[in-house]
Amino acid sequence: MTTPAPEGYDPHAYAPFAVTVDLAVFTVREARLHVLLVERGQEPFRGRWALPGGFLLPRESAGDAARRELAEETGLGPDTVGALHLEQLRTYTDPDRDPRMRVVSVAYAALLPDLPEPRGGGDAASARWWDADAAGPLAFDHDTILTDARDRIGAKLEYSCLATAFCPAEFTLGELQQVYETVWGVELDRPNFRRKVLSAPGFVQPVDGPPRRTGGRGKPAALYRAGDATALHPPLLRPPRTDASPSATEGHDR
Amino acid sequence: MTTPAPEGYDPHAYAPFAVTVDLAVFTVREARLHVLLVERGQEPFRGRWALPGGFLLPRESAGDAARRELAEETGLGPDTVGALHLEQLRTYTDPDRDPRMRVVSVAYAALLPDLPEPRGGGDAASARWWDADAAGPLAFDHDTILTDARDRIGAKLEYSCLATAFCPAEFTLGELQQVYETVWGVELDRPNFRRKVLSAPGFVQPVDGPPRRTGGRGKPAALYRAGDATALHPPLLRPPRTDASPSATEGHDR
DNA sequence: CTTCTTTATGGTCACTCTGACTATAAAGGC
DNA sequence: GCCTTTATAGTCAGAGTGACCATAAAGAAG
Repeated sequence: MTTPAPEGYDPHAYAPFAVTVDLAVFTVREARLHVLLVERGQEPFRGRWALPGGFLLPRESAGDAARRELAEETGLGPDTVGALHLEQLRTYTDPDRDPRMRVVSVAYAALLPDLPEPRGGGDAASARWWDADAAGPLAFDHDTILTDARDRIGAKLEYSCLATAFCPAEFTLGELQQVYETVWGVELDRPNFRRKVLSAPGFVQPVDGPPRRTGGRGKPAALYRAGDATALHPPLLRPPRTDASPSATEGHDR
Repeated sequence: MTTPAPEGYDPHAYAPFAVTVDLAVFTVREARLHVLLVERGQEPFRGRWALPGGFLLPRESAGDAARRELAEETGLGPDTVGALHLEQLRTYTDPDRDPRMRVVSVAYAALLPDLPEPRGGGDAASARWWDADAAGPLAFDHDTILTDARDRIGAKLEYSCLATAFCPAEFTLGELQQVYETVWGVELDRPNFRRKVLSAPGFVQPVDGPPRRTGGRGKPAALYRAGDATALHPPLLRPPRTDASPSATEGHDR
């Protein structure tokens, strides 16, 4: 803002940048973290998989662009997309990250419950859920973005109520625990997890009515829905690494 | 990345964006949080104060641009600027945030020890430290950026070793505590603070040699320097709000 | 129908961490 | 010398946590 722009502020003089959004859309399916990817139909990286995303429209904020792209890729209605949690991760600005031209990309993360296969119109023709561990190598610097997104999501589960975004409207504590175990890649003690979740004010609220059977086996579990809290007090801390546990990367980023 | 760009990838067709960096540079001076601001010498917002920043050069990453601008505004040497911690906050993309043209801005936060008044060359002619509570209203959306930056810094002090970035190379635990108290706007119990800092591995390491007097009064304090850890285990949690405590805004953002 | 397995739920107990507090040491001001 | 100020050491009760054990309620197997 300090560098003087030229008289008349010709955008083309100081604006040789394209701006895109890239989306890391996650879900938990069959106890595995999955991410939504699209297959590129053109160069560069033709045939490689990439995070969904696209260019900002001239009078559109990055958040709006992210919601628009998400609706296009998933086929979800505007109401659904408008309500869900979109988190801006960070912005990637390496001059060589796109071989065509100078592109800076604002990355977002989104969390969805397990949905049927995405079959929206438009760009979503080649969209697919991938096991997050089996994804890659991706186009552009999307491997980096994906790793950063996983780190951030894992960290956010500790001190926010974000985990419920992976669950349907009504869920059992077992399903919620599965989210934590899948994202963190650890096993948690069930009674302790239960105690902490129920003692955190506003995290979940019980649903009255008869319990539901999850898969048929075992005692039916009580149903809960997401509470109105957004932060988690006290936080649900990840167990410290035991060295031999599998993980994507190191590095705290909350 | 999905939206097809036109043949030849003409940047001017899909790239009507200017990209800037804005810096929230903080220091703790006389028990108050201070932020580095520059006075605008031209429209829009002529005469208003703003966060330092500027346009990205054609082959420059946002991080490099932030370091370049920081060096220009503070007059610090490239070695100093290259070593210090620059944290990307988030990117601001509201279409109307700059009345001249479409500008997206990548915001960074930087933490400095208390330095003499900035008197660098170039743009820094009008740079000044401001009490962060007394700053504003600022140009553009910089009030928002400043608030977001303060929130993020406050949150990061909890689980990272970032606080030492506010201190000179050698510091006393009292000075470190002052950083926490100033950023959080609370008073902390001295023995408890001491116990936690010393029990966190790698946070600080003692300096051998004679103790230093801080201001002359009281018993001389032992000197420490920053340890090699980057994350703080266990975290140093902020005391819960007592309602009547002063604060900029709500909202967790770690 | 009985038994086994599976999942949900309730509870105990020792250990750690925390906040609040008291006490002592070492400097300067008067 | 005495007071004030700051640093440092230690105590103690309560909260939170991890590692358990126990019981309830379902389906599966015999």
